[in-house]
Amino acid sequence: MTNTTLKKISGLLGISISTVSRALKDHPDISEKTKLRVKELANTLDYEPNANAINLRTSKSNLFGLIVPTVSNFFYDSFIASVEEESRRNNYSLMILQSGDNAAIELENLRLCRQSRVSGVFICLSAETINMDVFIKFKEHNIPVIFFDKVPEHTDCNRVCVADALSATIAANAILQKNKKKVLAIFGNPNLLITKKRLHAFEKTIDEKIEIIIEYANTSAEAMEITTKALQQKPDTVFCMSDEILMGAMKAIQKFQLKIPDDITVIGISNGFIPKLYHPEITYAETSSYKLGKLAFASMMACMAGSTFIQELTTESLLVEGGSL
Amino acid sequence: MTNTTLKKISGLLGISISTVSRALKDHPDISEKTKLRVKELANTLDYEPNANAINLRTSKSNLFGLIVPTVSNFFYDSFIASVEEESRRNNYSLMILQSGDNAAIELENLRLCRQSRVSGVFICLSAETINMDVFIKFKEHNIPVIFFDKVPEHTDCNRVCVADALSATIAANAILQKNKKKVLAIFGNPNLLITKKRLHAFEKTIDEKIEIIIEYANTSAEAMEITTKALQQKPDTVFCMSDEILMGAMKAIQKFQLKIPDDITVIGISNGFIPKLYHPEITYAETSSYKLGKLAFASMMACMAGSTFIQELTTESLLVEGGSL
DNA sequence: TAGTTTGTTGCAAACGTTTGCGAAACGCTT
DNA sequence: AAGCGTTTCGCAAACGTTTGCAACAAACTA
Repeated sequence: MTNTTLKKISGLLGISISTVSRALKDHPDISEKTKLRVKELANTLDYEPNANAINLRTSKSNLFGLIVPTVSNFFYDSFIASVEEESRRNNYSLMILQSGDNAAIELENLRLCRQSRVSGVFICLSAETINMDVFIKFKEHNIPVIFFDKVPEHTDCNRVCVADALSATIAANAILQKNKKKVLAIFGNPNLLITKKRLHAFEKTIDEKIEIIIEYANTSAEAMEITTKALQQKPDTVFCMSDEILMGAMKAIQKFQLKIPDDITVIGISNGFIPKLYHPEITYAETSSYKLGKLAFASMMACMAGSTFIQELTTESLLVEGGSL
Repeated sequence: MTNTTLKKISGLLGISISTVSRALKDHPDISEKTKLRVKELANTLDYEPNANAINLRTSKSNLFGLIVPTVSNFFYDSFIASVEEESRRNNYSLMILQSGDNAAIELENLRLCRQSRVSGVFICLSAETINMDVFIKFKEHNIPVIFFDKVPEHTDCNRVCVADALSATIAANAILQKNKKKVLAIFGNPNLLITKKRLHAFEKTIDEKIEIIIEYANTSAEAMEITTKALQQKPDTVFCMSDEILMGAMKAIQKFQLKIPDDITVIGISNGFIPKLYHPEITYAETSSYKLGKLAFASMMACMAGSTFIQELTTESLLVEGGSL
C-alpha cells in the first residue's frame, strides 16, 4: 500500500492540495465544513505527513544528533535517556551515533549529521580527537554544537560538564570530617582533563592534613591490581575518582574480605548506579549524567533561540551517604 | 552561510544541475575533466548532499527506528550499541526513541517513525502495550518490524529473543553437576512470558532431584528482602533469573558477610556486566543483548531483502564460569 | 448601483535531489 | 558528402510539502 499524500486526499475530495494542507493544520482561512471532510478522510486513509518533504520545504529538521563513544556505558546511557526525554517533550527527534572512540568514525558521524541537516548536535569527543576543524564548519553553517563530558580544552565553545572540582572537594571534605588518617586515592588517566581537575581539587582540599597515597588506573582491572597492592600500606579509606575505578577497588576489597566500614571505608565520585550495588552502599559525591543531559539540552535550546553567547555550564554535586564511610 | 547545493555548483561552473549530480557520483556519461572540476569545487564549497531531498526523491530513507522502554539499562544499552554498529556498517542511521514503558508514548514514537519514513523499526514493547493494531498498519505499508526481548505472544511477527529456556536449563544443570543440595531460586514477575519460560525450564531440569525454594521479586530491593529472609532456610545455592535480581541477592549476601563460594554459591542468568563486578565473579548463563542486537539486525536485513518469511530467532547461551559456584 | 469588505479556495513556485530522454558535438567510416 | 556511432551534456518532471498571492463569490456599505 502506497503512502497517502496531500495530493491523494485532494484528488479524492476534488479540492486543491493547498486547501488540504491548510485544513489539516486548522488554518483560519478554511471553512469548518471542508476541514471536517479533510480531516475525516485523512484519518481513514491513515495520513502521516512526510517529514522529509516538510524538512526540505521548510529547511528545518527538528532533529538533533548525539555522538558518544559508546551507548553502552552507565554514564552515557542516562545522559542519552535524559536528552531523549527533553527532545521528545520539545518535538525533536534524536539521531544517536557512536564513535567507538575512533576519530575517523566520529568524523563520519558528524558528516551524517550535516547531511541530515540536524538542528544541532551534542557531542562527547572521542579519546583520539585532536583536529577541531570540523566544528568551525558547523559554526559557519549555524549548527549549534554542545560539547559534554569530554570537551575541547581551549576552543571557545558551548560546554556542559559535571562538577569535577566540586565533587572531588566534597569527597575530600567528607573524608576529613570523618577523621580519617590515611587515604588511598585512585585516579584515572592522568592526561585527561577530568583527572587533572579532580586530582587538583582533591589534593588541595586534603592539603596534607592527612596522609595520602595517590595512584592512577586506566581500567577497572588496573584499579583492582593497584588496590590490591596499596592495601598493604594499610590505608583506612579508599577514594575512587570514577565508577570504573570503584568497581575495581571493590573487587579487591571483597577479595580480602575487608568489612566496610569497619576494616576500611570507601568513597567515590559517581553517577549513582554502581555505589548502590554493594552493601553497605558506597558513599559518593554525585555527578549525575541525567542532570548533565538536562543542562545540555537547556544549553541547546538557548542556542536555538538565537543566543550567540558562548557558555560553559556545570552541574551541581552533592554528597550521597551510603554507609561506607 | 547558506548550504551549498547542486544548483549553486552548477551555476558557478556554468553547467547543468544534472551534470553536477552525475559528476559527483562518477556517472560514466560525464567526462573526467568535468568530474574533476565539479568535485574540486564541491570540495572547497564543502558540499554535503541534503538527505531530506534525496529521501524525498528516492522515497527511501536509510533510517531505522529503535524503540525501547529506556536507554538507560544495561541490557538495552548494549543491544542498542550492537544495532547501531551494524546500522552504520550498512549505511543506515538509527533514530532511538524511549517509550518509558508508556503505551501512549510508544504510539507517538511509532507515529514519528512513520512520519520519518523509516525503512524499518526495532521495538521492545512497553510493559503496558496491549493493542497491536498499529503494527498491522506497518505491515500494510511494508515497513518491517522486528520485535525483540519483550515481544507479542500470539501474533505472527518477526521476533528475536534471548535463549530463555536454554539459559535456565544451563544454569540448572550447572547446579546439579556441582552436587548442590538446596537451591534458592529467585524469579521475576510471574506474569511475564520471560519468567514463565525460565521458571519452567529451570524446574523441569532440577526435576525434584534436589530441594528447591522458589521466590519471586519484581525489583532489586525486593530481591534483597526475599533473599534476606530465605537465607534462614540455609540454601547452599542461590539462582537469580536476572541481573536485577542478582544485584539484590548479592546485597543480602554481602550484608550477612557470607563467603562465596564457601558459605554459599551463586549463579545467575545475565548479560555479563553485573556478574563481573564481584569477587569472585559470579558464574552465569549468558544471554547477550549484544548478540541479540546482531541477530535482530540480521533479521531486519532479511526483511529488507524481501523475505516475507516470518521467523522467530533465538540467541544461543553458554555457561560463563566465574568462581561463585 | 457600484464599491468595498469578508470568507473561502486555488495557482504556482520553491525546497534539493534523481533520472529518462533527447540533443548537440565530434570523430570515424564509407 | 553523407551516414553513423560515441561521448558528453541539458531539459524537465517528479518526490510531498508550504505559502504568498490572486481569484472568486457572497454579503455588506454608501
